[in-house]
Amino acid sequence: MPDTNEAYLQIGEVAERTGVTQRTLRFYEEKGLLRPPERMDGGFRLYSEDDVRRVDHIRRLQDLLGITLADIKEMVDAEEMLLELKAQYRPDSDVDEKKVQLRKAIDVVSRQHDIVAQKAEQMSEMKSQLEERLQTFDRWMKELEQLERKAPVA
Amino acid sequence: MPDTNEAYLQIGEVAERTGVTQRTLRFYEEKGLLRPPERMDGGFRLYSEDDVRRVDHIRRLQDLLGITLADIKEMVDAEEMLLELKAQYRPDSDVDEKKVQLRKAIDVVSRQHDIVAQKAEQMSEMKSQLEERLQTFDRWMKELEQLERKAPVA
DNA sequence: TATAACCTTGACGTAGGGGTCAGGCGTGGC
DNA sequence: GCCACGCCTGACCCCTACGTCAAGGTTATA
Repeated sequence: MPDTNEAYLQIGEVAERTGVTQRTLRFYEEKGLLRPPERMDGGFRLYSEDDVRRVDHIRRLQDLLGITLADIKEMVDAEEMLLELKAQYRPDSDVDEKKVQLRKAIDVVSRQHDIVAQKAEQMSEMKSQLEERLQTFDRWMKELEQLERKAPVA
Repeated sequence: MPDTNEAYLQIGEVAERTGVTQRTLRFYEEKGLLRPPERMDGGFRLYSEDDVRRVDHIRRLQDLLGITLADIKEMVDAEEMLLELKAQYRPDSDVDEKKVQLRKAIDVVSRQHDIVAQKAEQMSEMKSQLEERLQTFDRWMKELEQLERKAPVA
């Protein structure tokens, strides 16, 4: 059993809180999207609050970007790397090594940013188009109502 | 053979221009996303420029919104309806009927708009987060370079 | 200590979105 | 009229992202 006082969660609770099924949680683990959680002596999985956040994050990416889990894995892996980097940041040995890692991190996040930026732009473009269209419809509707007032139903 | 002088395209050309495979074009037709095109006497499909635009549109929706083809079908069907409405607009018979259709169209487009607007917002939020992160990295990188200047490599 | 509620792995099933033949016609240039 | 090339349908295959049992072990409560 983990020694911490942090509240550990069983798979059912995580499923409920994140809105995914237990199957999905095991599936994400299998695919490497979630690091294998601690286990109780009997083998039950024990998740942390971090894991919950992670699942939420994965779902948001899936929903928003509509990309594959493989791509999402790349992203979350990169973010994992960043956390490690951050953790090792103070003991300032091996500056060159850290620069290399930081470069990698910047590259990854830059790519993410570009993808998101591009989609965001296209998305607002589409939004504008839809708004224009709605205005057109409103105009039409008003015209139809004018017509009706001038020539009421027989 | 269609009587028009509009340039008709065979499936291979459409595939090339839209960047999808012939199989995909037939698949979209099968699923009702593309109305069945004209045929030559021998059975070859003849697409119009409109069809090309339609395919591009479908792809954009797929890419951007990450929704199913069934959902996309709803959207493009709605848009088709609008075009018809537009075409019949002048011969102003049956105003009530048209109002009903227009209402439906407005509903559909409103829903589309809401979805897109929500995603657009979440997307720019994510974009900002990534930009913040990149700035943090830049700061870190600069700090590392400072460190190096103060204590050059042994 | 028994029982309900929860969890385990394993295996098979499925919907969506196509890819990839195979076997057979259509079409256009010489 | 022949040849190369393009297109036709049908059938089966594949990957992704899970869903759905089945058979059995674990945990908490009475």
